[in-house]
Amino acid sequence: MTPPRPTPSHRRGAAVRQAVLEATTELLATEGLEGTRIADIAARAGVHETSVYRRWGTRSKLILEALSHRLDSELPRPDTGSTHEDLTTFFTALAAFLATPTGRALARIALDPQDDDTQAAQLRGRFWTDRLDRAGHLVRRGIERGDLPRETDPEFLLEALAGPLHLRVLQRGQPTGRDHVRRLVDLVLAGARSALPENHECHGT
Amino acid sequence: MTPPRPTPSHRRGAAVRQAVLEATTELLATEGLEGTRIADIAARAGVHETSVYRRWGTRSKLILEALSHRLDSELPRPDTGSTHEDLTTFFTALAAFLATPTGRALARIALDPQDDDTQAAQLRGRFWTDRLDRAGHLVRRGIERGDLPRETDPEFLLEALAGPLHLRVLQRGQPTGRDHVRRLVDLVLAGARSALPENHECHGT
DNA sequence: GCCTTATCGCAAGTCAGCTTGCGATGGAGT
DNA sequence: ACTCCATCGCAAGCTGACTTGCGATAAGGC
Repeated sequence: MTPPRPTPSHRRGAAVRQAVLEATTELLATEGLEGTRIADIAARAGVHETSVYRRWGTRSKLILEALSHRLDSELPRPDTGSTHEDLTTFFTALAAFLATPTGRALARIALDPQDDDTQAAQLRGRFWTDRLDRAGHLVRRGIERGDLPRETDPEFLLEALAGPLHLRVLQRGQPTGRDHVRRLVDLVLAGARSALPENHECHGT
Repeated sequence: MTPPRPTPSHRRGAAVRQAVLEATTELLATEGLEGTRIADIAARAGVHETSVYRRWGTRSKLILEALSHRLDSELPRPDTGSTHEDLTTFFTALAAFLATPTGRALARIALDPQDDDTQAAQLRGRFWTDRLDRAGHLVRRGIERGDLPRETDPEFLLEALAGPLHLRVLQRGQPTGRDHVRRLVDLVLAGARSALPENHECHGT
């Protein structure tokens, strides 16, 4: 199981990659986002600083890659039969994860456009698309089930749910509990349902 | 018009403050957020770098102060008689401003928790509170007018509106047009209205 | 008009992210 | 077993944010 070559004087390729990634997630959890210096990461991984920069380019990209897959394992795939309940569970878990040091680091790195270069932007874009897409399954199932109108735009609806959550976390830095998430899901789902053409008569002007 | 003392060898107090603030907003508009170095700001303001740091402490705080009042002048105070229309107008203007280099810089700086110290956090908190409070007037008027239920939580409703907008801007960096804002307002207001006790029967489980 | 003091200019320096050139080495292919 | 090349370690350096001690000066009080 463990590779036959335990620790050659100089590790190579995938070995370096994994060591750095692990060191990054560990430091992120213990030291927080600003406490995690790449010099420390390199030292803990038993790798030279230069190797880190050559492979990932910037601190943001490294942290984003180190943490992005972690979100997936942290989020549930609820299937309670109720779209409302599924979404509440999913986004409550998201909010809870966002309240952890690791989660906060992820959210901040993923939102922070500190580097404007195209690659980083694509990384962030793909990241959010992937996450939203995962929750998108819940919404699409809700549509098929008849809980939501056929015209419902999953992406739009998910933005309406994820946006306020992130704004809250980034703004106040406080965990957002299940009750709050439930209120949000209440609001958004009720809004999506009444967006049906038939009830479309209440807007002024 | 121009102050009686054109340019003493060393400007002091308010004069320095204003010069730096102006230089900051100008550079922000032309050079963008990352292109705006405090060394350049100081040079353009005809002031020494040290003075900037002594007065504002960090780059973030300076930029936040330089731009925050600008948002106020950029945002309308609509009063069309329709709460829906008022909110659409207000948040469309917000989205439009967020699409400008200056607006993007503001949003990023205000959201970016790159410095965790208490003062900066309070600055950001107060900033968002002030902005939301301004829109809060529209919501409260809507409640008094009977457009919205009495139980409506203005802050919660505004987060539901502002959150998705910010997520979109920060995520894709694309302007969010009036049509999109209108959809959002549709969704959120419809949700807020149907949150009335009387129609409270549609959630699964 | 003088004197005090907060404010400013200036120089020197720290720190962390990031870059570059070069020499060494390990892994893959023959 | 040998060669080749991508990858790594290392040293040196750059940049920009941020700090500090000291001397100079403008602005307000007497």
